[in-house]
Amino acid sequence: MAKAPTVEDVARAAGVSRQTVSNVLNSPAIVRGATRERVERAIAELGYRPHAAARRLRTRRSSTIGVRLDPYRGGISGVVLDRFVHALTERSSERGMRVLLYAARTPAEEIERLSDLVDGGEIDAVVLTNTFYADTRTSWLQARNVPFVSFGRPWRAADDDDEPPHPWVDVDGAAGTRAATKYLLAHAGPRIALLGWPEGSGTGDDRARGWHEAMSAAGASGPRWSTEDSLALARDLVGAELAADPTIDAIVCVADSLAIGAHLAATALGRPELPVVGFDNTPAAEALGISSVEQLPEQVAAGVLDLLMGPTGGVVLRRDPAEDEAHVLVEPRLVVR
Amino acid sequence: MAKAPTVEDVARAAGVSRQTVSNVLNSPAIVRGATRERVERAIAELGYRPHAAARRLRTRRSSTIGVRLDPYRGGISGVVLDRFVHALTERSSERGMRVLLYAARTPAEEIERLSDLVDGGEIDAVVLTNTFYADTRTSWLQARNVPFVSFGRPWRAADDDDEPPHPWVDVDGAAGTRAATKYLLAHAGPRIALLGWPEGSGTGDDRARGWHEAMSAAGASGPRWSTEDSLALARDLVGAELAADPTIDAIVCVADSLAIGAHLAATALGRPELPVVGFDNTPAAEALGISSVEQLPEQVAAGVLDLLMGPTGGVVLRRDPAEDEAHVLVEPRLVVR
DNA sequence: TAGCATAATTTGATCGTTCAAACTTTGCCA
DNA sequence: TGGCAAAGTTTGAACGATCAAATTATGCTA
Repeated sequence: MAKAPTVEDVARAAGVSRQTVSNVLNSPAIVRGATRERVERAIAELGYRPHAAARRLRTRRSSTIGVRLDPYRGGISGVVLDRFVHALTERSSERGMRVLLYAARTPAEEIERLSDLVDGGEIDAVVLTNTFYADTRTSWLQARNVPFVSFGRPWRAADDDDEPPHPWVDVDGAAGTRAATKYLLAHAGPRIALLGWPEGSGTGDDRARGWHEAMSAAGASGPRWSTEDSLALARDLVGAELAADPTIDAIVCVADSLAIGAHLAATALGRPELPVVGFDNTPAAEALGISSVEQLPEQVAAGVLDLLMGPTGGVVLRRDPAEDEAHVLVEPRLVVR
Repeated sequence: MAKAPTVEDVARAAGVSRQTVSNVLNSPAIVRGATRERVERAIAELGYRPHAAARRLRTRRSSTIGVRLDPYRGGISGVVLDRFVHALTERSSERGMRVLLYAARTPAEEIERLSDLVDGGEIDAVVLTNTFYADTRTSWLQARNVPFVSFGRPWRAADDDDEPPHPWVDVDGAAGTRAATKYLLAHAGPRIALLGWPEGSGTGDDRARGWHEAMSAAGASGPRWSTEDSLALARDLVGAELAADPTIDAIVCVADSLAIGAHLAATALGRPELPVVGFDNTPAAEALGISSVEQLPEQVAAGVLDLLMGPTGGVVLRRDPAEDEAHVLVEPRLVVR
């Protein structure tokens, strides 16, 4: 296998200097048309590709985004994150970026990993998933001035000054359940129940709010049930409630796991056609023919890159971290089945 | 933010030369104990971390493994791959390796991506998933002498000389269904059906074989049904077959999607307790309380790294590609619910 | 066509590490 | 204690790209 050609080889072949070859690659606009074509021909003939490590060393940029792969927890909704990572990878490569994975079991271990990756110049930016209240990772990243965006809002009290803001992208959960509720009001009937998680989770409360708003706006009302995120618990709960109150016309759920439980309960009670809407549009819901709110991970990925790199650039931007409340809120889409 | 320290800084602080610092990091055995400790102290005090790009440039190794993220196809079984990628990331970092993702929609596009990554020195090795018959990617990688391992056997005719062998890791599907069948023979009864895919898929036939072997060995018999990989089709098929032949004691399925369909059909016929075993142990099966054969992606990941790097090394090995039939066959585990 | 501003191109230095070879110290034996 | 091999350490060069500054070519105006 012959040695890979370098800029030097291309330059010689095209009768120009190293730097001109570099310019053709990085700022073609400043090279004269005729010269550029000659260089491009030489590049193609030699099959030249820039050596990433050399470029990184000189520019001090790795053009790489670090993403933590969360430990597999089981459960149905992991798919959303996987689709997000996939979309991020695709869109990153369009922008000349790469996605590097890392694994960590605890926040402390994650910070250790990030130290290695950041100090070693392996990544220019980080995408955090599953952020939580008083997250040590966000403050660490801000202190180190590492560009990052989180997938998920910082759910914090309005009067909380301890947690400085940071850029984030999230899906508008309330909009999703609002759309689901409106659809059911129009097609199923006025008695629509909400099946949610116990109050206190930012995401769950947000999704519940969408149902509540849509119901109020329509002058309708329905019960609000809650349970932990478990198909079996949801099945039992909905079974009991439906048996006690057969007037329910439809159920909006804050997660597909709950929706599947609700659907099975309804089926067991002889009402397999009872409309149920879930959240996340997981393969399981799809396979069972249950409607669901789709998170559109592709748009989340696009939003993340916009925040990190601006609407068009190919380089990670370094902004003033102190006052960055930039964010993107993606409108989810109702998938009716 | 102060400039990151370099080997030079560490060397000065410890009163030794650059190279000695480098040796402490890369071959500590050849450095005298006292010197080593002094250098290690300096490293810790300065918080030094080697700059990955400089190292890569000099050593011409990226210590990075490329993994393609397959396009999201929907369907229930994607989880296995995701768990595999996660396990690979964890184990790689234990060996000083990183995992870089790339996306591609077609084999041709994938080869284009790989060209960039390999020629650019971004990856030292590749893990292929979803290999298929006459896969252009494997021959391309072999021609370029790029180390790689596939997750999944090359299912080829025994007399096929066109396809040179390559290292692979796979799960022993037959062993999985064999275990499931034996378990059901012992706990449910002798009439065990197999629900498989149409003949011709390597994976599906392999799994069906396990059932067949276990049944023959026990002198038992049962029908073999096939359908495409669809929950709804499986439900309809099993519903009809069970109604026609109520003597069935249990069903072994080659995928969780089919198992869920079978379970729902049984439930609808008033036999919710009919034992059904799936394959892949997906969250959906878990949530529904369906037994399943677990692929153990962690062991697959370990096998992949062993093949790429040997049982202990920290460097990707470059073997003779012409005669490499090395492989690892992982024994899956039956999860009873 | 001379003069000059601007565009286009080239040259030398540099990023941080490891390799290869030269050099110095250590420890052992006669 | 001198000699010498082995162990330990240092030095100069190189990996392949881009930056910054210097140089040369081009085109326009008077």
